[in-house]
Amino acid sequence: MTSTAIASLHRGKYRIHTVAEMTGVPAATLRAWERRYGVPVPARTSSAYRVYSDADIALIRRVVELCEGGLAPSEAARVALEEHVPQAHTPVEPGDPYAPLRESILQAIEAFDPRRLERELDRAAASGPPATVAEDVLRRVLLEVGERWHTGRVTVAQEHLASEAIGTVLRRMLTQVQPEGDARMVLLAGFADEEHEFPLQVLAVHLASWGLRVVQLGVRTPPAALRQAVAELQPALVGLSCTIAPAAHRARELVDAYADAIGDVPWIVGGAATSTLARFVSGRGGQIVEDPQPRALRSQVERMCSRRKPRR
Amino acid sequence: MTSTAIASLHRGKYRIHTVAEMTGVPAATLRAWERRYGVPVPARTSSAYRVYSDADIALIRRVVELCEGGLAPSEAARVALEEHVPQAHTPVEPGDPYAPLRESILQAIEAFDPRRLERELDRAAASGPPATVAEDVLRRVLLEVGERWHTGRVTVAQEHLASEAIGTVLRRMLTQVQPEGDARMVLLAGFADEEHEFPLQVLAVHLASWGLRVVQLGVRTPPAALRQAVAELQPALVGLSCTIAPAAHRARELVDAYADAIGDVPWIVGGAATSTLARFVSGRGGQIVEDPQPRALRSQVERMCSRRKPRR
DNA sequence: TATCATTGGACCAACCTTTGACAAATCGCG
DNA sequence: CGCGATTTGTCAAAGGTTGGTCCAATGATA
Repeated sequence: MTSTAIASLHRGKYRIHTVAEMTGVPAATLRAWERRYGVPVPARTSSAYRVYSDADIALIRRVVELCEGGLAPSEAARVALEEHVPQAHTPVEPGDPYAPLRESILQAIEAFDPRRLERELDRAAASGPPATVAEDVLRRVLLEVGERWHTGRVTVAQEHLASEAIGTVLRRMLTQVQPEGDARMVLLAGFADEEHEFPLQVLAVHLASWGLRVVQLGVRTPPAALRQAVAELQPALVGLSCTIAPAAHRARELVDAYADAIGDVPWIVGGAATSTLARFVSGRGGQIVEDPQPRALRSQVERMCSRRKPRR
Repeated sequence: MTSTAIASLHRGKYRIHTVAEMTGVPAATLRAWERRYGVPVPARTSSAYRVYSDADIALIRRVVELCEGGLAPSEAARVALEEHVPQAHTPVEPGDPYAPLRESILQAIEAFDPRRLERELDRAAASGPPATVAEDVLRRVLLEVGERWHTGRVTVAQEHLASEAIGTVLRRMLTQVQPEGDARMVLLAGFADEEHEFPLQVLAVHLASWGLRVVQLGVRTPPAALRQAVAELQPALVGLSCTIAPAAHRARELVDAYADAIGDVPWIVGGAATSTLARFVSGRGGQIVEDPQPRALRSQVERMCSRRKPRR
């Protein structure tokens, strides 16, 4: 009657028996739905009484409707949740807006919950500019996973799971920011002994978001392969990544080989092992990228790219 | 009136009894049709309940219609399948509709043209059902690239380029076909020494397109990690891939370790090295998947998934 | 005090699963 | 026409899953 219409105008606060009456769903069933499917999860008073809002009631009504449409209660709950939840979430305080996002991703990893992990990663990917997300969320999550792995808090299985999921998201993000048309091209490759693909992928997202067309050769690219790629593609820049430092003599050898392969295209080297390589790299005209600050890196890259024109 | 509007809003997820009511076909008959003609093959929940989609129901209705038109059920099923499946049907010859697609991808690789390669791969990804594309285009392109690499016709650089691009497309396709809801789960992992990720990815697309939720642990998953993952996730099936055959004693060791890790969950092993492993695998209750015919594989997988309860 | 809430577990009917079987209907063919 | 062979709808048994409901002990509200 009219009382319900009026009640729906203000923010409703109904107790369970009232809700049962309004929706036709017995109170015991409401509790069971909450326990089993989380639909809905009403607020509580200080003494733990349930307090249903109008949104909660709408959700219940939707579930009832779906059930009448032939869905099993569990499915109906899932569908109704999916319909109602995707309301925009609030971006938070200025300090570190991505901290909660990282935290929930890490929680999903520790809980070994692939479904939740993918959901959180999707949420993260849509939560800001791809380069920022790659840098401030994914990269830092990966660092944290690495640390926790060292201390035994994260297992090999969890690390594999996280790697697969984050690798997929990173690749998707790269294709999303990859510029159209004939942008300047940057060629990315991992050192010959390199196993870690993530530094390369994160770098790729940055470069692409700065308007460079990224061509990935991936990890373990030998110098000869890089030489051919440089010759064929005439990139404006070459990016190398080296995470595990080779022994000194091998390092010099490798850097020389890569420098020869690259010729006179500007090149940068990043990754954890750069300090070992620094001398050799700058000796051959390469630039070390140690600063993980994207801003500094960007101007550096801009300068380098415009220094030379790809001929032909 | 609202009920039809609702039904068209969500993608239907009906249990068998509801479907029987909606179509007038008894549940037992629906199961028989599925068993005998594969029409339809609904998705499954993690507890192996059938979950029919609206498309499934349309298929059933079509079969009923044809039966009423005088066709024998087996014939009706065949016709209805043919009508429904190849929706974006290419009017091409029976031979190999994907040959030109493969050819243009291979040309892009040989021309070392990343842009064109990505364009061709996008075109391929949209040219048919993901599982078919993964199988008949991407897998075969990768095989061909491997062969051409052996004969020197494709260089390491080209191979790297192709791997990166195809890997990205495969991952994207997987996320596109990954089922929602609580489907039965399959855990995929590469052998400890495994380097090749593509067999796993192609298998993943197949399994996902059959309604299984794929969780990728990726290549080089050690037995201990797999053990933890199995314990945590309780998958309905575990898939392993081994492309490079280890030495016999190591092979036996490895297979034993994996079998122990998997426990009593059904498991399959695929990849080029299966012949070496076959004895050990079947000795430990695993199944070898040698036949790259997805049809045979599918029924095999279906049987294995439902053979044992996913409990504890 | 009488009424309503809370939790967690437990119950049980209804539903689902597979396997195997079986009889009626239909078909091919001598 | 009649006789095997195949097709096809239906069912039963044995066992797992789902989901509405109830209970007991306890606390809050009026």
